[in-house]
Amino acid sequence: MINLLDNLNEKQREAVIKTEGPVMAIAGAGSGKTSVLTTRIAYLIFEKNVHYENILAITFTNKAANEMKYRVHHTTGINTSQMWISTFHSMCAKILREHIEFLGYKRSFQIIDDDDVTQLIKGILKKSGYDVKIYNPKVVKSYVLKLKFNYDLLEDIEEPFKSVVKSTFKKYQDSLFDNNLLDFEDLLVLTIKLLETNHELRKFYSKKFQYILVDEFQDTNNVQYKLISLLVGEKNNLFIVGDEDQSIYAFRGANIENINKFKRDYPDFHLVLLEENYRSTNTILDAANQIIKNNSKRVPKTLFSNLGKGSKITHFKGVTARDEVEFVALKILELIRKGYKYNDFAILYRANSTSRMFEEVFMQKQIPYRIYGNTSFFKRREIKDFTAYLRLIVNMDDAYSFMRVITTPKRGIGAVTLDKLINFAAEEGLDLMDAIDRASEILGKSVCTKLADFKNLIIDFRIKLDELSFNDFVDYILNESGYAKSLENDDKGMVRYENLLEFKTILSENEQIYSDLTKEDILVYLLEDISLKSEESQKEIKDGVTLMTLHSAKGLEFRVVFLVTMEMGMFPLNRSMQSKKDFEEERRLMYVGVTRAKELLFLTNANVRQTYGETSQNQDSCFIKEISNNLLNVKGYYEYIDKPYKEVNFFSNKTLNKAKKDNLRNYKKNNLNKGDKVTHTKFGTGLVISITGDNCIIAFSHPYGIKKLLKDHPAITKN
DNA sequence: TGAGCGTACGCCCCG
DNA sequence: CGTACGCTCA
Repeated sequence: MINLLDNLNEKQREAVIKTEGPVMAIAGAGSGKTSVLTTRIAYLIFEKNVHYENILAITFTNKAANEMKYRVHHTTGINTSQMWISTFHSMCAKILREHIEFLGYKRSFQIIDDDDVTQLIKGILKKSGYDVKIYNPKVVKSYVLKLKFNYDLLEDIEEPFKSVVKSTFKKYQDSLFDNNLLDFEDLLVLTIKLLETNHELRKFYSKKFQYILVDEFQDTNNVQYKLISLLVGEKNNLFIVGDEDQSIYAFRGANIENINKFKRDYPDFHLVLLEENYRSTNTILDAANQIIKNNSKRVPKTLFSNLGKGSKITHFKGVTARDEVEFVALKILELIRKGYKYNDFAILYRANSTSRMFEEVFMQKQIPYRIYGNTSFFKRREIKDFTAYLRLIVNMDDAYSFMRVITTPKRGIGAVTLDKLINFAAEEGLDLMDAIDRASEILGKSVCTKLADFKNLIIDFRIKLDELSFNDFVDYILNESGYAKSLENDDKGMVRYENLLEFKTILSENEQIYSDLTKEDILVYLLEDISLKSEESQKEIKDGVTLMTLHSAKGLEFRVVFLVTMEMGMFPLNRSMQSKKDFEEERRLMYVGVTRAKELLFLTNANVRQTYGETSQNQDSCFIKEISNNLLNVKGYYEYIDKPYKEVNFFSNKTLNKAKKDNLRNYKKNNLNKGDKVTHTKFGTGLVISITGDNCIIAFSHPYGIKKLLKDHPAITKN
């Protein structure tokens, strides 16, 4: 066998062979952390004769888990589908699927996503008679979810929200339990509950997982930390890898303090520092270092590599957002001619919605691409409709799916009928399906028939699940439910139907993979997969430009990276600029983005862009200014801004004229002075407190308060 | 009951 | 600019 350690440097080797006891590896960006993790797993198996079933590796994203599985398989030849290499959430799902009956749930529980949670909470609020305009379901949801991790936080909420949240929390929990549903928080919380209340089980798992590895440790939250503590056995063979500079998930509860907690809880830990970077040129690393050093409260760390200086970083500023996108597209085509592959490129943005502009232009220019994120296959309406059918078939208690399915497609059963049915079911202590049998006690004859027809339809589907092949089963549901027919009147119907056929393929694939399970179990596993991997794109493109958020780019690397929409308000986001904590997280996000690039890095933005259908003008992102000029090559807007237009050859006259008009429109002078009273289209009346450069500070009345704005912004008018 | 239309509102990142 | 929701009318 080839020596596993041959390709590692001294520090990396140390991180691999120190297999016993707690180990903390601080791994800078690009320091070969994934190699260390995979080699360590291989080393445990081959050198320490540890059985692969006794290893647990936890990653943060599905993508990272897949990558690790692939690499472990590559180095060890082991069939990694049997190994516990997974995200926290899928690990929990796996444990709960086996043992959740101990907590009173049924094994066929279904996992719901964030949108479902919002809908459920909204429904509860409405039913309780709360005005959802005042008690925004999303706000209530965020409180409710926080309470799941720590109920004491209820005391921090102020009235009248406090009582609303309190009652909604209770009702929400009950409704999840009654419907046999779990949200993402439940996956963690219930696993902890299971391990804490069932000592046999805890003993079993902590004995089973003799070696635990946790990737991206800086992004774990308190609950995940607790979960790890419960699983770690007596020998404390816990290996964690992290980098505080890449902590970008505080918004969902990640707690950097966990690093200190680890130091306290495992005082005899061994520390390894991985600082040498194997990814990027020194120009890129210098820029990254210059940016991140502006953050307070960090252990100073400087990345270096021996990959040479490399090319300068390009800052391109377009006149409009369209120009920005065109530049990226043309630059990609230019580099393709020089021998780069589409796979070498990544376009990274702060918000998923940015992808649309790129999609348009890439389609037009026939640049192959793949988008990771939001508009994922499994979040499409038709797919959610169809999975609701499947969920109801395996889990008839699921009132949530029931409500979706019974009105999709419309079958003459409306809100009034359903309200009556729900109330009746609640009064009589029945579930909805049983309530249908007694519906004649409260409802007219014709609706009762419709309800009974619906119930029979679902029961029939349940029977057909065992009788038909999955392929036929899908067709059967689509036709018999009337869903296929309802698509005929939908102008996107064709696309939706094709998406559903795609789904058919996925089902058939699973039929082969899990051939030893019952059809029902296959369906349960499949639905679980869908909930946990909702971010996965539907089809793989062999060679294509990657479009993704900065968040999902963590852990990945590309030869050429474009960081786009580099403007104040876009990145860093407006909302983050209120608090230092949030702002520094944005900076870490920038650091993550920059360090994804191996050879070439482009920072792009535009002078004007459309947001919410309005033209807005933002300054360059402050993060660009944190990079010293000698590393930057500035192109676009700044080059020609003072020159006659004919000298500019990059832009078409059309875009230029439009931009010119936009510019003129934007450049109307408000002529503000300190002490002026103004009216803002959004914030109402205010008083100008001060003026500095292009900006001014205006005090608006409650709830807007003091804002820093562009003094000539069209939204402002002098009174 | 539900199709069709007009209005309001959105503010982000993930499993 | 989009979409989601609510209101009106058939």
